[in-house]
Amino acid sequence: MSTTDTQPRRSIGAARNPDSHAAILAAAEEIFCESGYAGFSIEAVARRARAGKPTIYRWWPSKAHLLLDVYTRLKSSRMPDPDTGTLEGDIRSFLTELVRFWSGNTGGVYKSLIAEAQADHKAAEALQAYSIERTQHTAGMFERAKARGEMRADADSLAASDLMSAYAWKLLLTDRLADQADIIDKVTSILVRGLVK
Amino acid sequence: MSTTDTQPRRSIGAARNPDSHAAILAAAEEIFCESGYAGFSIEAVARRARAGKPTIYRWWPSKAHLLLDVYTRLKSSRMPDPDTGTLEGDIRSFLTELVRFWSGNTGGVYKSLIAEAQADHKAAEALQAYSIERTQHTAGMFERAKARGEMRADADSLAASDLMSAYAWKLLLTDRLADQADIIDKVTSILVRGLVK
Amino acid sequence: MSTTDTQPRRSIGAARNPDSHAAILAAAEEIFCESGYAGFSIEAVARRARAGKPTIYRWWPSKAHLLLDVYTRLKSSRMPDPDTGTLEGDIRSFLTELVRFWSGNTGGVYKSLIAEAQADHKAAEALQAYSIERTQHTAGMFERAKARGEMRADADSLAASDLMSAYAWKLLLTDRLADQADIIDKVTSILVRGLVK
Amino acid sequence: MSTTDTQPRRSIGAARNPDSHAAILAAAEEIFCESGYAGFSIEAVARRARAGKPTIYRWWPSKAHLLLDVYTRLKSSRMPDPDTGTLEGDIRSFLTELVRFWSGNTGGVYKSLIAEAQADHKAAEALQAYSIERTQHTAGMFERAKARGEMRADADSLAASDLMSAYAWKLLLTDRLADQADIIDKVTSILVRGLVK
DNA sequence: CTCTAACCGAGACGGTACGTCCTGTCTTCCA
DNA sequence: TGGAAGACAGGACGTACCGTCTCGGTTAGAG
Repeated sequence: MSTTDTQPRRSIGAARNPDSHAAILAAAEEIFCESGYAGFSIEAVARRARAGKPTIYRWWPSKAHLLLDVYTRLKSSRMPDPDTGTLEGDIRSFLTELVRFWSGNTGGVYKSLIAEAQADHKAAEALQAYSIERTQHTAGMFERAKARGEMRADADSLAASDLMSAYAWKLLLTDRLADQADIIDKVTSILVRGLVK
Repeated sequence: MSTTDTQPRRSIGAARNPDSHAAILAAAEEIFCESGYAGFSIEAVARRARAGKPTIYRWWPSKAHLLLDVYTRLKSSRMPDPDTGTLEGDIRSFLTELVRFWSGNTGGVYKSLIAEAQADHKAAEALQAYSIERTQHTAGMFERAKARGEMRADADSLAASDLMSAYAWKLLLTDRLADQADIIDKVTSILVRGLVK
Repeated sequence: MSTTDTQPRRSIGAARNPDSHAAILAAAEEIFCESGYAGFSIEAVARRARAGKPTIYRWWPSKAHLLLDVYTRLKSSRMPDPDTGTLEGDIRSFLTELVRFWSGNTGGVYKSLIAEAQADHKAAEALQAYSIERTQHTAGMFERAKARGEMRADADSLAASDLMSAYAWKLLLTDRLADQADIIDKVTSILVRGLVK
Repeated sequence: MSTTDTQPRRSIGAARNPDSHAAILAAAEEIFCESGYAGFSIEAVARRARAGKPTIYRWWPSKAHLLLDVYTRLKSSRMPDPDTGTLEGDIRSFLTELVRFWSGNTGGVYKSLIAEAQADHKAAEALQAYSIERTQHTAGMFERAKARGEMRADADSLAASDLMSAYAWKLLLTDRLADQADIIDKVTSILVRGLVK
């Protein structure tokens, strides 16, 4: 469903209309890319998507849920999950790719999600659940390093994953995603030395 | 100036009224403690402080600036700046104290500041300036370790400071400030090993 | 069909389901008695009657038609049509009984019908048709008085009927149905003197 | 302040802006004349008047109050208050003039007011107060007839005024304002005979 | 005895309007 | 001139209904 379509969609009956669902997500993404978080309102999304506000509220209980959906939709270009064979390569690759991944609109959406979570309790829960899932997944990178015998067995993979992503968060939240090759190197160096045998 | 005062303050003439300034900050802090970021609006602060909205806008160009003022005001209980004599002690102490420092309302204010910065460009600048200043200050902790010969000379103090505080930010932003002694230990361990000779 | 029934009614095939019809009218009446015109919506009636909205729209093209049905249903306790033998007795009896008849929920329904007719053209037609029929019927009261030789032959029965019921309408629409015995006497007196030989 | 002005009005400070007040009333009247009660929403008035909704709600607590203001504003062409020297002339003139007065948009506004009063309690109070005041004022017409010795002393002036205006209400509410000269004559005749000595 | 047409409940849909809250600007009046 | 006060245009919020539509299922009656 193109958002440039000026003909209103009709209901398809008592079942959820996938066209509406798609149009709303597309409109949300477009508005975000054009106007950022400041211009991102349910009202504006509804207008752009030619959808009724209640239709949005029916399926996304809060702005944060809609943002989260937009974010996961943007992840079609996959999240970094490197496996270079060395811990140092994995960490550097993870940070570099995540920074690149966030450098487009994706980062803005994620930032807004974090911001939204500070005001809205529901958003906080959704973000926390997502964040935990990601941290656990990324911990696999460190588990592989342990299996290779490269990483200390007594170093906590979850803590390492958490720490590494924390640094990415801070770069994102303080608008320092651009030109960070050198500082990523330095942080990678600290992390690697902190984790290897 | 008590906020329970029912007599309106009058202008004291062609000079800034320090009573108004204090009343506004006090009201802002109170509202934040009672209702959090969600209830924190210029309107509400003005109402509580018995001040006119233009008076607030005159002295604080944005909500973020007011938040920042509230935050620095809360820092009368000083920020952590440990000097235990060992790198491990310093790092553990820094994280522990920062977590404790943020556990009250202070953390909420700082979170909101970070959130606000994602939507408001002015807030972003203010936060970034503050954050850089803090990171540089905390880097001194690592410089002392280098001076003691405990830390590698080729490890970047700013990067270390940035990484450490990034972890604290993430704990704050994902509501995990409570009961983090064990995970702080694990992260401290990684950092220390990553930095020592 | 009780509205407390928790089992949904199914279609009975290619014919109108009288159970649904009855349930909708019952629900409409209940809602009106409980919440008045303000709470009276097609949505609410459908919910209460466990009916689909299209079922209601199929049989009652507008809210006014439903209201009119509810009203005529409430008229099982018959409308006043006195025949006391004297014009004065008839008029006083008509007004008194109509006021009493309207004093329950019936009056509220009729008021709402009049109100609805001001916004909705279809409602206006339905009300006008009903009103004309009633006025003509009541005119019979005056025709009987003429036949008795009590009323002037040149006084218009329809006009008299219209004027008398107009007064009842105004009492209804200005919430003055209660305790109107004295003012009804005064009006009756004017009307009688205006009509007798 | 012309409503065709496309430049937004600015606030004139801490005092009520008479331009806004006038623009809102003008817009309300225009919308009513164009679209009738059905299209008359606070939203539409605000849009047309280039006013914020809160500005309207600040000064008119309900739609009915706004309607009442529009109505009284339309009364610049004065309400009928005949003094022809005879009771019959006064009554006929009152009804005829009121019907003519209501034949434009004014009648529509008053109808809507009556309708609104059936749903909204506040509207009901406002209408009742207005209606009582009008009835009392019109009763003066009958008092003059009594003073002339034309009308029975024991006929109640208020009841007469109430009855007469009730008939006008019914004509209004049943859309029978046009071409009512003959029926007005008949009703006038009944009323006159009912009131004279 | 099958097929079809109309009915039923349910509920999603695009919309409109509601009444409230807040934003940032502006003006008036007081000290 | 600074400050309290508060009106202003504007816009987003989340909710309630509107009237329309489709769905899946049911049954009566037409062929």
